[in-house]
Amino acid sequence: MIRLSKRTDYGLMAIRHLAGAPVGAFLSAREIAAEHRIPPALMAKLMQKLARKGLVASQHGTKGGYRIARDPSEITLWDVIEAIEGPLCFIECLDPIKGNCPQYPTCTVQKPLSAVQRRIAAVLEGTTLFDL
Amino acid sequence: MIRLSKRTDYGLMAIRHLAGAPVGAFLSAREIAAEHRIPPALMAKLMQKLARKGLVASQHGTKGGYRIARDPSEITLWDVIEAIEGPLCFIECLDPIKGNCPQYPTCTVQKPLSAVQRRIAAVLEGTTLFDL
DNA sequence: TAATATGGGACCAGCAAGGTCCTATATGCT
DNA sequence: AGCATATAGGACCTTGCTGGTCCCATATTA
Repeated sequence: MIRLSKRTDYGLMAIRHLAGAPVGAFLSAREIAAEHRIPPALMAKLMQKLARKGLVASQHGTKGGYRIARDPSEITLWDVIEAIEGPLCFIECLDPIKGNCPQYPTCTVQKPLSAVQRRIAAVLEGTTLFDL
Repeated sequence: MIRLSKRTDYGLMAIRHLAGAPVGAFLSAREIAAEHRIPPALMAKLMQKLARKGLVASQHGTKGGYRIARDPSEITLWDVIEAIEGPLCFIECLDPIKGNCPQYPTCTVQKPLSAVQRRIAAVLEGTTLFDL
């Protein structure tokens, strides 16, 4: 299925929320979750993923939370997807992790589909948080 | 996850195989499956879906099977995906079947993402079997 | 030192994807 | 007529991922 996971959807809402917050201010995962009716525990997990990829900066302790780490025009849709869902592989053949697909010797669609994948990736990389 | 299902992948191999077969000839699902090392029972199911959408024509009985129903340049990647996976919805919000998402009132990403969906759909509709 | 924040692992239920099996029906061949 | 072989289609099973929760460690502030 070609669909963004709910996790990614939530992540986009959150990071977009941070993009609209006062500069420098930290917002807690709980606050963001409440604002968008997202399960708080899940939101916390997603923020961690975004933080690990350097899309948002985090701060421990009371008054802590998250704030955006780059300019919204420097964060692409692709960045968020990759941070939450991992690298995109349009077909399993192109997945470097799980290799050896049984159809490989006679696979006639692999190469053209990888071209399609590049075109879709270009769309996602061309869409920044600013565009939302 | 943004990935074509294996079913769709198989379907593409099959219909591309039919596109290269002698005009008018029927190939059985079992033949196609053997050629590409695809489970025969599964291949049969996928061919049924392609047939129901009118992408391939079917013939019962001995010497029966499937053949392509249109010119390869008239069959898009999108056609095959839709035939096998059903209509594409980039995010759940845009799915007409399962409506009422709890984030709806405060959802800030729905509209821009539907634009992204359109752009991706355009890529898939712009890629025909001929291009493979 | 209590309260509150993130970091991160373990865990769970539900569902869809991948795949099999069985039966009914249509067609060609002997 | 009757058998072999093809599609049509429903029921079913298993496995892995998705969405989501819980718990504990660590960091920071009041």
